Amino acid sequence: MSDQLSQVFAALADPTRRDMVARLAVADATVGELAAPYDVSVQAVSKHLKVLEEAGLVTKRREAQTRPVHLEAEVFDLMEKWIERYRRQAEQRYQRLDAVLASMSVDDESSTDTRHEGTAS
Amino acid sequence: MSDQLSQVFAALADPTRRDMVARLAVADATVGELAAPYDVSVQAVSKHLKVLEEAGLVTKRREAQTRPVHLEAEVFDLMEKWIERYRRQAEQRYQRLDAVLASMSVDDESSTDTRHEGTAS
DNA sequence: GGTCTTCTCAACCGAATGGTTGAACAAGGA
DNA sequence: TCCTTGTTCAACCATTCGGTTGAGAAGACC
Repeated sequence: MSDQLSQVFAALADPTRRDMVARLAVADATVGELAAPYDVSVQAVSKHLKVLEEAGLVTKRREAQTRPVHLEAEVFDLMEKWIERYRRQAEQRYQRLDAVLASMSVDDESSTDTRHEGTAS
Repeated sequence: MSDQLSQVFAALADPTRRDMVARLAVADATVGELAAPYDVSVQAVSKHLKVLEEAGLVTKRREAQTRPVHLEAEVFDLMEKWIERYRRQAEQRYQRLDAVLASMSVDDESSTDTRHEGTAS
């Protein structure tokens, strides 16, 4: 997989990990604190954190025996940029389509070579 | 998994699927057209499309023997809402922290009970 | 030095994922 | 009707994933 965007999306595809991110948005928390609400082992939570960490979504620092986890919100930008780019493209398509429909009575049928936009849902 | 947000994130965690979404943002395309650029079987692409479809990211209509695929960009909102919510929370945390730091000379050390914000990376 | 706490590593397990091939189905063209 | 094209379904395979348990590593506390 390797590329960061894939890792970030994959990391957030798990509800437990999303919940951890949600809680980390409020405040940093240690691995133990993060694990508390879930009824899985601390090791499982540690694995989840590793996934989040490798995706660049969180960092850990060390503080005595504990490892407080910190949310790195900048990574969100990566996703938002990707999403916005294609959302915008899709929206422009609609606007173009609207313009075309407005400027002609729908009667022409094919041979425009761009095809399948005409009946798009 | 079942919840849509998880399905959407999981669907976009795959580079091939993201690429298909990118292409569908430009124009609808049939399964065969979508499969062409990749050196995997058409069946594999069909599976990818099923994942995107179950996540609500695309729909297929039927047109003769072909199944033109259409991007449903509204689903992006779901992700963006989630991302924005927690990004905003995280940002507010920084602002709060900045305010606190501004209003006092950093000398106090603990006992504030909110902990681990002080040394956060 | 022992011991308790916090966390990670390693090995294992079952289920899901991404790929394959082969067969079927559906619709247009000979 | 038969054939070809476009797509999906079914079975299989290797890898990854999310979970487990057990054993260690690293600090604090006695």
